Amino acid sequence: MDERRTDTREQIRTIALELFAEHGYDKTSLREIAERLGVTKAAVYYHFRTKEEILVSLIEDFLREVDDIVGWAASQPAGPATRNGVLLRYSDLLEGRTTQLTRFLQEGQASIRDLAAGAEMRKRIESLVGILSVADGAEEARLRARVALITLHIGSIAGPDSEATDRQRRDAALRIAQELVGR
Amino acid sequence: MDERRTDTREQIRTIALELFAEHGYDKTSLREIAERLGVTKAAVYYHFRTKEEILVSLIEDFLREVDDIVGWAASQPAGPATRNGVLLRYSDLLEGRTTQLTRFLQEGQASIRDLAAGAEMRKRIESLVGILSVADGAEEARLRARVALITLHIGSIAGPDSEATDRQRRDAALRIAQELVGR
DNA sequence: GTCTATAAGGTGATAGAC
DNA sequence: GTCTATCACCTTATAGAC
Repeated sequence: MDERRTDTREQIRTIALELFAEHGYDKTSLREIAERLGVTKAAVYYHFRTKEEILVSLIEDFLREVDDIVGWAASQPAGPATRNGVLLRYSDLLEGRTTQLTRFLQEGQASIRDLAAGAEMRKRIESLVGILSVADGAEEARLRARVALITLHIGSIAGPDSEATDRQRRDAALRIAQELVGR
Repeated sequence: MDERRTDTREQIRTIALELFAEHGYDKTSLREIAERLGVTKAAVYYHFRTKEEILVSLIEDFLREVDDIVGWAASQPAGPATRNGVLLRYSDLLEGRTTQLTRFLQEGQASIRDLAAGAEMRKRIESLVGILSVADGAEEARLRARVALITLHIGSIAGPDSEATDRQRRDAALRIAQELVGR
């Protein structure tokens, strides 16, 4: 019954994600996180042993959801319908709460590159790329798959052109991604 | 005749670019740059007043070359041929020496975002997006243009699939980009 | 479970000698 | 033109009181 340890831990995660998405991981300090939450740095260290551990806990949520998608795809016959299903599911994943994380993952790759969690992320992306590639081993097919995923990322992040709604941007990105992996 | 002030300044730029591309801007310290060059930090500060100034001088080279492309496009009639010309020129720009900068710009967006040079970069990208958009004002067209540029970036950075040559990757990226902005 | 106090070290940057 | 020495500050992280 040690469920729900207080929600301080969850609040730290929420604030950290906000700040990571806003200024990047490197430029966000523990002092900033603690201050924004109204506690001391030591309080943060009670819940997470290192700064990196906060990031890892955030990324792990994302990895689990990607694993679900990869797992689903493995249970389906390879083909256009499955590829399309993967794109749809991945697009849904990037919506809502995950959008901040998406922005952070897309813009802050340099911060994550050398971390263990970064290697794990790359593995998952490679799994998706493998599934989304029309022709196995063909270089262009893999590049297309990679670009399709990035398109969904870009589509989920608000751009400088504020005219379109989130939904319009997301749908446009999905159409482009579908086209890229060959409908 | 104060041409060629010693090439120390140029060496600092070269090493800094290497390190920025490798570890990111934030994680690269002046100490690291100075040590790699075999001089002291103070020596670096003689040539650049701040760390940011090193980065800015690197980015400015890139901006100038993008400006050339934008200028060329302005002198051409709008249409598929001009769009294709822009893609070709931009792809060439990303080749060779600029590849390190490309990687840095693509992966280290978070570091640059809040800098004045970052705002300048975004302006230039927006110019290119405007030129590459088939239909003015259409959201999907702009997204397509944006993705086309990113595709060229990705194509110029070596991926985890080492089988293909640089040229093959670059050409594949160019084909995809051309398709995205409607040939 | 959260605090104060502090450690240990790295950072960007400057002043002034050589 | 490059050095040594140093500053002021911020960082992540820990020990131990409350």
